[in-house]
Amino acid sequence: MRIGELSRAAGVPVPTIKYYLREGLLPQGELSSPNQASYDEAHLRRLRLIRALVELAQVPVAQVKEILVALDSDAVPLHEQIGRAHRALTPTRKPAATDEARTAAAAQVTDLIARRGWSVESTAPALATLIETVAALRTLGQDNLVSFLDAYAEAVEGFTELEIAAVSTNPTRDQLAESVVIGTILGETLISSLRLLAQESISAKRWQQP
Amino acid sequence: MRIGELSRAAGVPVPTIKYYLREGLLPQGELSSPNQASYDEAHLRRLRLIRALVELAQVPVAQVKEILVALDSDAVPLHEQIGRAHRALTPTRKPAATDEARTAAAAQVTDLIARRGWSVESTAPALATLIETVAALRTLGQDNLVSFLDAYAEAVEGFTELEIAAVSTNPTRDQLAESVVIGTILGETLISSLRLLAQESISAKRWQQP
DNA sequence: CGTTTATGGATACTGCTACTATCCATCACA
DNA sequence: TGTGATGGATAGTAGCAGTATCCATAAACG
Repeated sequence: MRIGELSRAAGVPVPTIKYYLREGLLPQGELSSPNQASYDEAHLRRLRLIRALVELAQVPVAQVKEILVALDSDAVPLHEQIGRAHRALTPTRKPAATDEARTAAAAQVTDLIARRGWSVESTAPALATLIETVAALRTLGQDNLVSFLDAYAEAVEGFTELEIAAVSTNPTRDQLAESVVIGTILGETLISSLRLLAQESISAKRWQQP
Repeated sequence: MRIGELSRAAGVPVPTIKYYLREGLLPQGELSSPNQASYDEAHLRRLRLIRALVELAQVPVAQVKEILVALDSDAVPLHEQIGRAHRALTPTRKPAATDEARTAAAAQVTDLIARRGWSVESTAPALATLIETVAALRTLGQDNLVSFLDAYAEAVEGFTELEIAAVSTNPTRDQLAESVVIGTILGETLISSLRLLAQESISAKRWQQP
């Protein structure tokens, strides 16, 4: 497959493919001569994955690269691979909440995690985000939403177990890791769209004059 | 309150506040003289909301503006306000999937919505995103994830009902609308962090050698 | 009362991101 | 043999989210 065919197959302009090659998102094609390379199905798959992450899930290109690097490093254990992808996904954010708000939120979140029996490293980047978000919600006077943390956690745990169980049927380790990552990222897009639709529907029933 | 105090109270640099004023995210302060304005609690609240949306939920400034405009237009019915905020939140995306993939995905999504008895306008932007995402998942060979659509929808419907019920206790219409919007957007950040943590925990239990 | 500091408003500039555009020396195919 | 595509390099672009600078005025302080 030459670059033009790859472009047509994936619906991505040639210059963009070249850009991804430059940035190392897409592995180089096999050179048959100094200016002739051929690409295969793996490239096409990879390119589609990149587009889904960039366009649908709005993941920045630099982060997509980190995620792909994590996916390709099959020397490290699966759990560590997932951890790396998670880290690529969660920007380290500078704390915005006040100290008191954050301390209170941290305590609440720690409680929640203990109640659910989750084992979470205290350095997990998602933990910081969660704490900041809870603090922000309180500061914005939305304590009633915070009171749903347990309900959210329960629901989320439920379908995460499902997902992981389903994904575990993948034959190879590579495919498994890829499925986990795709599931994490596109799953979020899925959930967020569903949430919007559910809201739309419920809000229509409740507040729309007939 | 002068701009410097506002800046200190919210932890946002003065030039940034000026930028938000310019962009119309933050209403002008009350001018007591040509170069002296005073800001009140409402400005502080608004500023905190902006920061939470921009920093925590990563919503682009232009979209935050649309959302705030929707919030402030209390002449329109609540359901319509929510619809506008939703529209501001979901970028109209150009279709990326192939036609067949999208048609199949659309059918599946339509079925799902019918099964759940949701009333969703066919122009809802989240609908397009959902369809594109399902199509992308199939194209990426992740059909097993798509099979959880119903489970996701059920869970999501569950806590959306909870949220709306809780939020309905807000005394005024303005506060109600604001709560819905904050709940929609920061709730997503919340769910996404929880999801990451749940994954981390489950993946540790399942794949980490002891 | 004079001086330092802060303010409102306007304009310009910056750094970053995700591409696009252009060029050129091959190379493949008709 | 010539027409179009390709690989590789370099440069350019549009949009975003602020920053920086300037100025005339106002407030606060000693």
